[in-house]
Amino acid sequence: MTDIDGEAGRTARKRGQIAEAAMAVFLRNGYVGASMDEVAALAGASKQTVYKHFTDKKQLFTHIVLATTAEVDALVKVVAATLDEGDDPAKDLRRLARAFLDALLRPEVLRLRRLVIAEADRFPELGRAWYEGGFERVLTTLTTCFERLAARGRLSLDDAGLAADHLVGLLLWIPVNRAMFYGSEAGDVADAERDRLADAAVAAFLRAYGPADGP
Amino acid sequence: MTDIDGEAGRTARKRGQIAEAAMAVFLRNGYVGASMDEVAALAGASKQTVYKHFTDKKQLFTHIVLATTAEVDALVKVVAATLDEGDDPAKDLRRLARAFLDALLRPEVLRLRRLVIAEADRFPELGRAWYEGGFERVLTTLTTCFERLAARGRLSLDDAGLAADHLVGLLLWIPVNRAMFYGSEAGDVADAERDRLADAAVAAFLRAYGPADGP
DNA sequence: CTGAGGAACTGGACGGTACAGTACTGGCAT
DNA sequence: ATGCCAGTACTGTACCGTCCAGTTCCTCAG
Repeated sequence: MTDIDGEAGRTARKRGQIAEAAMAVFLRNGYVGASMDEVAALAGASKQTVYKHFTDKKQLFTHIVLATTAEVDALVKVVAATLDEGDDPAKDLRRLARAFLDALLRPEVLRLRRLVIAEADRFPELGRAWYEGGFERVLTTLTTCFERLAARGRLSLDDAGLAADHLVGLLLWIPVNRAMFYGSEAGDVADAERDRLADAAVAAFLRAYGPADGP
Repeated sequence: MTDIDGEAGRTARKRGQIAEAAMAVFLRNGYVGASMDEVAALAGASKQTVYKHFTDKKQLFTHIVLATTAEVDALVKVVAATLDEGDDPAKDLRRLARAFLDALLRPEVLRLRRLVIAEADRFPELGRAWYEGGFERVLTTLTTCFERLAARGRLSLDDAGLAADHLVGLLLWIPVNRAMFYGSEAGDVADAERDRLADAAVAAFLRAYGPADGP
């Protein structure tokens, strides 16, 4: 999961090591199952230092999770770049769908997702922040892209937001749910299977929202 | 929810009380957060009796969860009854979609779902069993119904299983995810909103898989 | 370049709490 | 009397958060 904070002086480096270790421990054991001793040990730090940087176990946890929402920016950019440039919506959508699948089925993303869902009652504001900072951000980007495509006559729709919801629903419901309920290793869907899922979802989407061939 | 085991003699009744109490406690606090003392207290039983009926905390948990898969039979029957009788697929599908939403957005179903997802790493076989005993059972029923509808010319599709996946994806991805990430009270979607979601999903589905108006 | 001053860090121990699972005692019904 | 069960005390373990004594690393004047 790369480094969570930037590179800097000693204290910032330690802080980053602690955050990285905490991410690993939380992902592996869940919030309650994670022990601060283990975090400290994995970070190569002492508990004193851990508690100097993060006041609480709760505060450490929320910091870890919220830091990851920055990563969705990459996905947002992929969406915009893929759909605004190309001239063949079917092909572009297939590429986009494949990118979505690859992004969401990464094992650490799945584990993080499971973690946030599991603690949605203990940390309600955290679940909300993750949903809005990740999920909805991608959806609104997709929505504005669809509006532009509709204006160019490449799609026929009244409600671009609804169409965006439907595309991701067609694409992700099955594989993401399988991955949620099966163990964390269930994300390793074969490459060909991902292509099949992406193509099928886009085909159905285009039948529902493709350009009107009119009467 | 209701009672988890059948009615029977005193020992079986106690067993049922313990199971019911355990369900409540696990749903409220999660697996690790649930304490056997609390289960015993809520069941009006002593820990001795609890451990007489269920060897372990783990064993109690898996028993609780697996007992709920029986409930999906009701939903399966609704699917078959709704789709096989009616003569107006659009109307039937809307009713079916609405029934799906109502079933899956019940707060206790959402909590159970969150619980199983959270513990999918600790209890891999449990997640698999729940997915196959609930999720896939409904999907296969829907698939055979779609095959019959296609044979009668009411739908046009090559792959009924794919169409079933797509219908539930269109319908459930957004509301279920919202409910997963927001607190447990997020299931209370307004009635009108549920109708809107159901109608929109069915409309899109029928554009993708409706009877061919063909040449 | 050098070396002192000070901030940050380590390692381990500790109090307090919570909980799984066991054992024991007394009561209630048959 | 006999068998089942409530109530409760107990054991052993795990862990959060704090504290202290000693060490390492960075900084900056000389």
